[in-house]
Order: sequence, then C-alpha cells, then structure tokens
Amino acid sequence: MRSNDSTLPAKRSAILETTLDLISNRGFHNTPMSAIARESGVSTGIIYHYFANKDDLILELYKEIKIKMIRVVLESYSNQVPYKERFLLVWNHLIRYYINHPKDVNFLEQFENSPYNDPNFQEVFRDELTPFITSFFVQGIQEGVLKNIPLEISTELSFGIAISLAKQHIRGVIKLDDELIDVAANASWDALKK
Amino acid sequence: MRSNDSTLPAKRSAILETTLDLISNRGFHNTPMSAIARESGVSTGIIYHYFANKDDLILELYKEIKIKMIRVVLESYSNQVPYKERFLLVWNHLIRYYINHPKDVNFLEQFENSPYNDPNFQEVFRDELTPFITSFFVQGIQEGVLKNIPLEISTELSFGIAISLAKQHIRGVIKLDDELIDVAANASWDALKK
Amino acid sequence: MRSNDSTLPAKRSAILETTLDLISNRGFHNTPMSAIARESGVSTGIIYHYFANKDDLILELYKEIKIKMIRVVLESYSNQVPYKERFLLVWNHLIRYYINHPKDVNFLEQFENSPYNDPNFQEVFRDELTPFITSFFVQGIQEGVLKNIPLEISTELSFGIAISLAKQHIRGVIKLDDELIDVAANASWDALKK
Amino acid sequence: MRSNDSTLPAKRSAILETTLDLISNRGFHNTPMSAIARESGVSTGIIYHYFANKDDLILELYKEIKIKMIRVVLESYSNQVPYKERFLLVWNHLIRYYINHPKDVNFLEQFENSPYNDPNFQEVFRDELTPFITSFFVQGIQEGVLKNIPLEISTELSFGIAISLAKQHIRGVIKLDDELIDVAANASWDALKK
DNA sequence: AATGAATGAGGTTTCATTCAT
DNA sequence: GATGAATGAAACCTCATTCAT
Repeated sequence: MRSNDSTLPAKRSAILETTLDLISNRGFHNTPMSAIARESGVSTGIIYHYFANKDDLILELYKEIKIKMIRVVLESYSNQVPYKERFLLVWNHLIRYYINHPKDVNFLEQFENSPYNDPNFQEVFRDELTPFITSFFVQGIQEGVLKNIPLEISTELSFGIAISLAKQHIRGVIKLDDELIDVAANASWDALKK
Repeated sequence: MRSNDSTLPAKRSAILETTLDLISNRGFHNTPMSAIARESGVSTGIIYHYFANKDDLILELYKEIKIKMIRVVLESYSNQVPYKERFLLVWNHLIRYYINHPKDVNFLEQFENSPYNDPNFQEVFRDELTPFITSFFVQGIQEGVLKNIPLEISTELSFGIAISLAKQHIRGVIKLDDELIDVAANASWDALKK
Repeated sequence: MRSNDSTLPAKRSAILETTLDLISNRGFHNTPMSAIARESGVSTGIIYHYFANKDDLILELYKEIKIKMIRVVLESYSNQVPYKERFLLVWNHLIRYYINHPKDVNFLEQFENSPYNDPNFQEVFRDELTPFITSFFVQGIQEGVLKNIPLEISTELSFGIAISLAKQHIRGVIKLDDELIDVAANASWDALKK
Repeated sequence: MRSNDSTLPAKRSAILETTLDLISNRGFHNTPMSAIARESGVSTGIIYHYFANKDDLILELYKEIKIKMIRVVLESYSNQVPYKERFLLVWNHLIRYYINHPKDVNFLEQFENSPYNDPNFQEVFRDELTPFITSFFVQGIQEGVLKNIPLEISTELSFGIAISLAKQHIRGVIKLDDELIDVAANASWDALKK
C-alpha cells in the first residue's frame, strides 16, 4: 500500500533521497543545496519547484521517513497475540527496522536534536500513534500487567531503549545479533512490566 | 573547590559559557562566531587566541561539559553502600544533574548526534569511566546480581534510560517529580537485574 | 584568429582582465577578491563559479598570459630565414611584445618571483617551447654557430636579456627605441654565438 | 669593517634575520608579524619598538641586504688589474655571492617585483655604486673597449645576466659549476665588449 | 625594554535563493 | 518543468597594530 509515492515525480524523490544520504553522512551543515542538486543530478532551481525552501525540504523528508517507519513497525502489531508476545514483536520490529535503515536513524536523530524539532510539530504523528498507544499501553496498565506510570515514561522504557540500542549498534559501539536483541527485548519488558 | 577553573583567563570562560548558551538555545547552525563574540562581550579575534577554530572551540566545550558531568555524578558512588542502593544513588544523581543542567543536555545531544562525534574521540573519557564501570557492572555480573550481557548494553539499560528521560523532561514532553524519578529508577533496575 | 577566447563567458574574461589590471597596478597584496569583483562589475560569488579559489584564478591568469605570449612570439619564427636573422627576429618580437604589454610583464614578474611559482608548474609550457628550443638552439650548437653550453644558459643569455631589458624599460629605468633595441639584440647575439 | 651591526641590540638582528628567512621561504604574504615574533623568540610588541611598522621593517631589511651585497662585491674591484680581468673578477664575485646567499636573492627579487619598489627609493644606493660605475663602464667606453651604449643597458648585459643565472641556479633550473660560471662570465663579456 | 592579550577591519569563501532563458 | 549563472549577505578566519602591565 506504498500509497502515492510512485505517482510523484521522479526528481522529487531523487532530491529527497539524496538529501537523506548527504545529511546522514555529512551532517546538517555540510549539506548545501548545491550538493543536493549535484548529487541528485538536477539543477538547483528545480528544488525550489518541489519545495518552498531548504527548511521545507528537510521537514518534508522528516515527515516521510517518520511516517514510513511508524507504519512499517505498526504493521507487526496484532491484538490477536498474547500480550507479552505482542510487545516483543513490536519491539523486535522496531529495533530491526532501525538497524536496517541506518541513514534514517541518523537523520531522525540529527533532526530531533535540532531547533527544527518544535514540540508542536510532533503532534502531526499523534494520529498515527494514538490507536496503538491506547490499545497497548493503556490496556496493559488497566489489566495490571504494566507498571502504572505516565505513558511517556513507558514509551521511553520500551521503545526509547530500542532506539538507543539501535543507535549504538549503528555507531559501532555495540554489536547486536539475534540473541542479544532477544535478551535486550526481555530486559525492556522487565522495566515495563509490573 | 573546582581548583583550576578559576585560574583560567576570564575571557576564555566567557566564550565557552556563551557558546553553550547559544548552541543550546539556537542550535549548532545559528550560532556564528560573530554572535559568540558579541554575547561574550569580546572581539572575534580573541576567540582565535584561545581556540584554534570553531571546531576546536566546540570540541573543547564538549570535553569540559562531559568531564564535569562525569565527575560530579561519580562523586556519589560509594562501595560502602549495598549494591542496589549504590545503583539507585548514581542513577538519581545522573538524572538530577541533567535535569538541573538543561543547556548541557541540549548541547551534548546535538554534539553526539552530529558528525563531530567520531567514536575514537569518545575514548578520551574512557579513563574517567573505566574504574566505575568495572567496579559496578563487572562486579554485579560476577556476583550474579545483574544480567550477564555486554557492558555497553547494560549501560544503555541503566544510564541511557536516565538520559532519555531527562531529555524528555527538559523538552516538556514529560514532567518528572521525586516520585516519578523513583519509579523510573526502579524500572531501570528491573531491566538490569537478573 | 584566437578562436575560442570569444566563446568563453564574458564574465570570466572580465574577471581575468580586471585581475591582471589590479595586480599589475597594485600588487599581489592590495588585490582583494572584493576589488576584483567591484572593478569587473560582477558579484564576488560568481568568481567562485569560474575559479575554484583565488590561487586558481591567479594560476589560470598566469597560464593564459604565458601561453598567449609564447604563441605570439613563436609566430615570428621561421626556418626559411638565415640563422642569425632568425634569432634577431624572434628576439625583436619578444622584447617588443613585452614593451607593448607592460601589465603582462608586471604580472609575470610578480608571479614568477613568488612562492606560486613552483618549478613543476613550469613544465606546462614545455610542450609549447620544445620544438622551438630544439630547432633553434640545438641546431645552432650542432652547426657550430652557437657556444656549446646548456640550453638553459643559452636561453638566459638570449631571451633572459630581452625580458630584463623590457622590464627596465617599463619601470622607466631605461628608454628603449628602435636603434637601442637593435644594438641590444646584437649584444645578445654576441653573448650567444661561438 | 662590518661597522655597527654588532652594536645593535640582539633582538633587532634576530627579527631581521627571521623576517628574511620567512619571506624567502614562504613569501611576502604568509609572513605575518605574529610569525616573525614567534620564530624570533620575541613578542609582537617589541617589533614595534625597533621598527615603525611592517613596511618599515621590510624596507630596513632590504637596505641592509642590498648594501651588504654591494659592499662585498665591490671589495673585489681593483683598478690595478687589467681591464677584462677586472670585469671577470667582479662578475664572478657577484654570481658567487648570490649563489651563496639564496635567501637574500629570494627576498630581493620579491621586493623588487613588488609595489614596495618605488624607483626613487633605489637612489639610496646610487652613492654606493656611482664610483664603480664611472670607473668601470664610463672608462671602458671612453677607451673604446666596451660598446658605446647607455650604462643601464650595459649593466643589464653584465650584472643583470649574472643575477638571472644565479636565480635559475637557486631555483634548480640550471646547475652552475666553476667551469660553467667561467663560460657564462665570458659570454657576458662578449655581450658587453665592442 | 618587553610582554602578549586584545582589537576590529578586512580578507577569502560559502550558500540559500532568484530569474532570464 | 527545468536550467544554472548570478547575487550578496553572512560565514569563518587573519593579522597589523595597540596598550595595560
């Protein structure tokens, strides 16, 4: 269901992809528009046809990456599965998605730790996440399986850990394999469960 | 008693402090040397008397902040206290230090998620941390109190969580009070312990 | 018939011409990029569109001037003319070309007496000169007309003198007219001949 | 008779020597006052005690080097020796002095091909040279040994050649030995003599 | 005499953005 | 839709010179 991507102009996609590439490799600074144009094989002018300005380009890229990530991960969620397994499944999907998309991680981290990231902006994604949050955390607390703490803290204890570990893996600080991922998933569950 | 800080030239300190201020408020970009000079009440030239260039200034600032943080937090560590309490004490110190130094957090996060942060560079701090890591994690694993997993993962499960939570608190996403800090500390312990 | 000069972008030519003007009048220092832009009627930015940096601009200018000079002078060379006359003709062409292009001389001298002038770089012009050097000096020595000395010394005794005299003329130290040029040409020949 | 050099403060000499060193190695640009101070082992401030400003320092250095060179070379001149030998002796002294003082040559060339070198300034040295010029060139012309041409041209044909050859030797373009110097001296004489 | 921290104008270069084609 | 030459403000950095000590 990769919706409308394929209907978008090829150049627009090329620009976004190159931007991701450059920013994740060389950082926010060191990624001038001229380099994006050159590496995309397009002119600088055309970038301003598809995006209002550089900020807009970066915001658009952020939204695409984040939405795509959320959707892929949530695809693995199912109410049909026993509760703990449900958690481990999503946790696994998340960390593996990140490990397999290092450029995305790099970009997201840079973006979210920059002044681009104003909190209001994050609400864009609330709609995508609320059903899951409610169905998973809220239900878990009500059923007495999870610690009764604010959702934002639970999120940090579960998915925050997954993201941090993926980051360190990408940076080469740690080397995660199937077994270690399993251990870490269970540790995360230990933090979360009552 | 932070001995030699006060013996350093006043202007050097002013420059570092202003740089921290501006970067944490306005981001890595949006912090030109001219603004650092203006806000510090010095000339642009003198910055280059104390620092080789902008990169050097930022690296120096990173080192100072990181070393200071590590030292303050480790001061709270003591072998005399029962094992679990030892953990909770350091964890508490760490998260509170971060909460009380939001500018430092902001700066560290930006720095560590940027191409400035090459892994080799982090080894500068190994000496500061090794004694603690060994005395705490290695011992805990040997005694069968902690999960037997790579140290880097244990670090993430314990202090990584503290840092992430402090970040969200500073961003206003969550609101931590004494009670919640306590709950979170124990959750972190749950993740870590066997 | 200097074919492709005219097909080059007008601004690029304007920049080169202005640079020659300013450097010959005001020296290497005292010729900032801003002045080059202002006097050329272009923006500073566009200079970096045509040249990688200031050094590149100056090197490019040097090459153009030197190649142009070499070609114009060598046009006057002909195997059909008796040997001594051949020499006098080229010598005359050279000194007159320099006298008529004082800015070129000024620039070349500054350049060649600066650290820009690394010997490897001069090899660029070897191809232009080798056929002439061979056909003139080598042949002259083989036929016993010229002193049997290293070519580099012969070059200095002949064309080196012409250049030095032109320089002094441009500086106003001496005043060359047709008669004096003729006398000097013959003196140079005396130095060279067996 | 190295007059008053030894009575001057050591620092002044150190500054001049370092300036010569740096300019000959790295060029006029690339020789900031700060580098001169550092390499001389003195403070920047003290340079302004001995010299009014950078221009004054460079002019002073030029005068010292030029006067010293002129005096050393002219020491070899003697009316007692036959005319041609007189010429060869001075010519030899000159080229050998230059070859043995490459830094001086480098500096003089840079200076004389820069806007520092205003013609009026050269008159400072006229007094040193006039007696020799008169006694040598004027006499030689009157006696019918030398070509009857303006002195400035004769100077170029004789000593100009020596300087040019020394420069090429220093640059490594040619390799002069005793025999070649002799040949070149005689070629120069051929250019000059009637 | 001597120091070297400090200044600030001015140097080179970059880069987001525009616009004629 | 598309190009890329062109702009110019603003970035980083240098350096001759001064002056309190």
